Amino acid sequence: MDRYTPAQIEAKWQAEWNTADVFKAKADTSKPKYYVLEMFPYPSGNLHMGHVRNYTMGDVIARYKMSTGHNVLHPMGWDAFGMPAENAAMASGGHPKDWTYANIAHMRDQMKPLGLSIDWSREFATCDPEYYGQQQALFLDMLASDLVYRKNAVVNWDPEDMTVLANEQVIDGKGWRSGAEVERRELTQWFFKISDMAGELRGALENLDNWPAKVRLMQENWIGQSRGLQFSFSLINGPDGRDGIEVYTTRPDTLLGASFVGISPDHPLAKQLEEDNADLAAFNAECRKGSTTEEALEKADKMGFDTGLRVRHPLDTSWELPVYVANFILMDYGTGAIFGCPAHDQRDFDFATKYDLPITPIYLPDADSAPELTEAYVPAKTDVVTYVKGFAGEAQQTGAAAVDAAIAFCEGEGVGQGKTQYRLRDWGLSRQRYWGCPIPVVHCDACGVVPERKENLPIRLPDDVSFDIPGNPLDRHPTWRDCDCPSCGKPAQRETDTMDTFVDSSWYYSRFTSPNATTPIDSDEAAYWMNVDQYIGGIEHAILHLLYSRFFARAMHITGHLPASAVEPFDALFTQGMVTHEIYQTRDTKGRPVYHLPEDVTDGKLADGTEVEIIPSAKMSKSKRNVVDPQIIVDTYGADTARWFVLSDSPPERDVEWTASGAEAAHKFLGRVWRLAQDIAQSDAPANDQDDALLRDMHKAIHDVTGGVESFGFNAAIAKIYGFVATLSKSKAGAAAKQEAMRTLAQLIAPMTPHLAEDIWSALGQTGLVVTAPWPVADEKMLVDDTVTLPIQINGKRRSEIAVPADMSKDEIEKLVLADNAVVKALDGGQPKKLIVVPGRIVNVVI
RNA sequence: GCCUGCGUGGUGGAAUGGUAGACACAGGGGACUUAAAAUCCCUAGGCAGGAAUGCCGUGCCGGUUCGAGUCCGGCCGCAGGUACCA
Repeated sequence: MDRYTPAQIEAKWQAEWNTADVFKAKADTSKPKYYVLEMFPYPSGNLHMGHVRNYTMGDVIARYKMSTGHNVLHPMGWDAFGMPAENAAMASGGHPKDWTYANIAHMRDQMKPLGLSIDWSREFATCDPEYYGQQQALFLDMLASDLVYRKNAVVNWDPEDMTVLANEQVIDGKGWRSGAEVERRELTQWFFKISDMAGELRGALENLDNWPAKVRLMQENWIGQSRGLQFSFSLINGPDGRDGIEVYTTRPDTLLGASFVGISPDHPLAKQLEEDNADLAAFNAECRKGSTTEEALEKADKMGFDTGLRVRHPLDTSWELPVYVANFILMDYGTGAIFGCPAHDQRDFDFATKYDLPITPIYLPDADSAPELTEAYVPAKTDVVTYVKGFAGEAQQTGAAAVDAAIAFCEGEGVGQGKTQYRLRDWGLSRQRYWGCPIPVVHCDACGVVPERKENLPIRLPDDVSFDIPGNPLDRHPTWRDCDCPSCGKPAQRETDTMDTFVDSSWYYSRFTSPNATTPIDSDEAAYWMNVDQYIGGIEHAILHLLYSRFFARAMHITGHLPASAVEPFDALFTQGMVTHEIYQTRDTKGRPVYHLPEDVTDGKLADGTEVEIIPSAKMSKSKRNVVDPQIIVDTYGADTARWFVLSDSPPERDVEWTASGAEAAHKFLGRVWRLAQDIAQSDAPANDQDDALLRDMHKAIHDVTGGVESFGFNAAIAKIYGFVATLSKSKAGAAAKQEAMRTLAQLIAPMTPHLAEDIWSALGQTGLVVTAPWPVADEKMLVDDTVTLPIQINGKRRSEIAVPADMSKDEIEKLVLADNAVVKALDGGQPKKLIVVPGRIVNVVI
């Protein structure tokens, strides 16, 4: 008999799809549109299994929607700017542009054999001048609409290489190349005003019904709304020009428990004081060591410096408090100054203990309990506590009620005012790097910061650059930087910072609707195709990329590029898991780990017989060598096997473990289906009494697989297909029924294994392509069973079961249950305490 | 540190609060074959038992419920994010 030969089948059907141009998307108002998008890849050089899984999931949705009468847009592009290209240039010469475009070419070649339903005519890379030129136009429009501004912000500074480092380039507080201790240094940088939209971005999460709840929650917490009091402590002995310190607190109810005021080392007052206080200058310098990450700041030892300044308590002006500079207070949040209440905040408690400051309890669990001062008492804000030093509201109230009362009281006394504050900070977009979108502004001695003229866009990156010394080559380029001021025409300098690559990925989804437009977006195309109906990508993008995209869509609406209906660009979101693999490890003579590629390991041994240590399920990474090259899998088993495997076994939102035996099994199964189709195509068995049972199973399969695909239960859909194939291959039904079942099966597997499906479809004599055939519809009448089996529990444990007609009444079921042998025996002549009958589900007899 | 998830057989996993372990892998047994490969069939959570069956069992501790893998509280472990990796 013939064999299943994916290499031939897949090439053949891909050619057919190309000829018919079935994946080309064109606006067509006669059909409902459906826009499927997977997060576009970074062109690292090689496609990996995570990509295969991500794009296969999107492909299943795209193909399914095509078959249900939708006009589908399913594009692909490249998130092509970023650090790795510069690192490659530094490591091995060459140019980031050449490295990037070569990687794109290679990855496109790896992707095409997968048979994805992508409209390749819309492909672009974010490093194409046609793309980033439009991004520069967007930037200028945002600048004109007051959505962009400049301010100082801290970066990781490597004092030896004299360059700015990314957070991942700081290892244990030291520069990755120089090993020098990193410092936080301030630079003037460009910012998007995302924090102005914090309330809007937070509130609108509520309507994103088709987003995972966890992603919405993560964004909600990230934006972080709080209600508090902003007020001022008056300075008793402040330096010239300073008579108070503005603080923000979310716990004004603890104001009478204040024991110190703390300011950030970057607070203007701290900077002013350090000018003539060498000890404070040294302290601040110590605080500025290390990286800028929140994690590093939070985990750093808590340090304070007594400035000697004193402030008056606003509710009791005879009460004085000391002012400390403390490294755990961030200048970016609130006012950069706080008051400490040690009794009810563990960090303040530790600080007060260390510097011997008073600890005054404000509230207690109940009136009688003596305060224990071994740690801060921090109940939930919703718990009722007893205030012993409150000043507003009831003696017994929740923290939340006391905060509201305290704000009202203080406002009445003229002490500060209530304020809603967000954790979200403005989005710093300046990067001191070459391989990114140039920020289209010019610095002129006479005119200041001047936007480029739109007719001069794109401001292209120069090609003649080198990466032999650290730093941004644009900064030291002999001519690129020099230009004429767009305003006055005198000699001026270009901005040499480029944009954060998150900018590139914050609007690409809308550019796909009109990838060749000479404006950022063609409004007719955007009006037709937006929003993305289904967005698919990794959970690692839950906050930054998705939040920035939501901001950008709003900014693009404000600047007239997107309709109001597109401010939430992603109607539905799905976050998929990673592809993992075992790690094979041996040790060298010094005991250091040595990693081995999966293809070099057989039965836990290397070719020379050395046993390897197996470390289970880790994310595939080059350094651990636990990678499986999709190309090898496609060459060995075919694309359909790779697609089938990454969809089976694990639920899509969870990680999937790649195993060689699993891939082998997927391939065997597809071969079995192919052979079964050949058999059935040639069968001429007459119709018989088995036909009805087979067709009932077929309709159940249609129902279950459809439900699985629609709910992203691809693994569940595949389990049903396994079951249906087993039924079909054992069935004694006639040829006509079997052929109908097989035809339906071809349609059900078409989204997952499209080449195999086409081959079976044509083997069964169908004309046309399965990819354009309408999705089968289950006949409801064929889904209903006449009898159901009810398990009988006795005291919650399964002890027996009965088969009853599906429509039997509760009363009749109860009678049958009480007559059941196991129940009679357990009752031993007595009466049940309770009898619970859940129709169609279960019976529980409580004795 | 903080935010968000996840934790079920030897393995990947299934299970609208309702029969825990579907489906698959690896394993064991068998058929076909001179033999092997390929293919097909059977078996399979643990413990006890010849079997029927019984007991235990979804990271750990406790709670709600007629009934908890699922809901609630506390802990442990792992993963993602933590604003310049993408």
